[in-house]
Amino acid sequence: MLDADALAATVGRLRAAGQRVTPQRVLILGMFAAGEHLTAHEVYARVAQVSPAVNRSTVYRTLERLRDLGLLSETDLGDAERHFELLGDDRHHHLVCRGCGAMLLLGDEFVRPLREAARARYGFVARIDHLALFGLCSRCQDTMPAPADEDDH
Amino acid sequence: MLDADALAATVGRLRAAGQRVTPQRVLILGMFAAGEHLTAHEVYARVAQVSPAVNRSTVYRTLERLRDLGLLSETDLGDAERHFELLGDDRHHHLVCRGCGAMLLLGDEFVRPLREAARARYGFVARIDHLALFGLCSRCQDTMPAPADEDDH
DNA sequence: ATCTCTGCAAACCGTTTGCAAGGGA
DNA sequence: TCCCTTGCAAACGGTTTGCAGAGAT
Repeated sequence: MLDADALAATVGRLRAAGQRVTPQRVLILGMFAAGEHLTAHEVYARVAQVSPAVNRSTVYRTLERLRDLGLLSETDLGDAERHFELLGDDRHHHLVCRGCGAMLLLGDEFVRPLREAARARYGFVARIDHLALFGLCSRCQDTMPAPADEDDH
Repeated sequence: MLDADALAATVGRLRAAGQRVTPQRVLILGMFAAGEHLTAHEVYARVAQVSPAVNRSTVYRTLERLRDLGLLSETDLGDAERHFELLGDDRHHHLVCRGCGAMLLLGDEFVRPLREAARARYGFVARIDHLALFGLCSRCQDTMPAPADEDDH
């Protein structure tokens, strides 16, 4: 769970954006501990434990809204679900192994040039908040012959 | 449609990878014109026009297989569908505007350092074949000043 | 008082599954 | 012959929809 100070700050950002501060929204934001990814499904499940009256649609709609406002990041991790994370000042990204599912960390310093290129070239403001890049980790390159072998020839 | 030579070459890569060359697979590959994105749904629809007997599952299974073999790229373009594209030697990527849906082109030279960092740091072989980065194009930045705006959509 | 936000419940729809028959190599 | 691939058809499951009423400001 998000601690009280961090929650208050985030709620402040909500209000500052001209959004209504409803109990549902505060509850949903409160589910996020810093650095933890949650799927929409997981958020709904956790919220339901505390307050069963909160509806599924509200959770989905709120997550999307919070993402658009820049309070959450949304990431496609390769499964069919939507992953959300609290968006602080520390950006990080992931390398996702298609062989074993392992997730490795990739610092934002590698991604920053991309953001800058997009802006320089097109004036495009890229929201690269939490990138997921797919491939094969060092261990699975040996285990899974097909793709790697072809590329090496 | 893919021209005959390009199709033959791609089929050759299929065979070289030790995969069976079935009429369905050739048909599916043939649907891709160079540089064109197709969703799984679209591929199925086009295949069905030519050969209605080909099953939906076959299309989905084949696309996934071709992707794993490195013949196709798969990209999440922000809608809930899977987008595929023929994978030649020319890698390119996209900036997708969340405001108007515009897609801008981003050359692979900006992405290459990422691939190299992943390999150097973790020995991870990143398959960054066709990246989609989200954000706001120059025009939409004015139309919707992101975190301060209180509209809906 | 205004107008956003929420609850409701069914529907959506792209995708996946298990298994037996088919057919490349 | 071997066993990889396909067809079949139902089901899956995360997400979305439209609308009326509740509630934040």
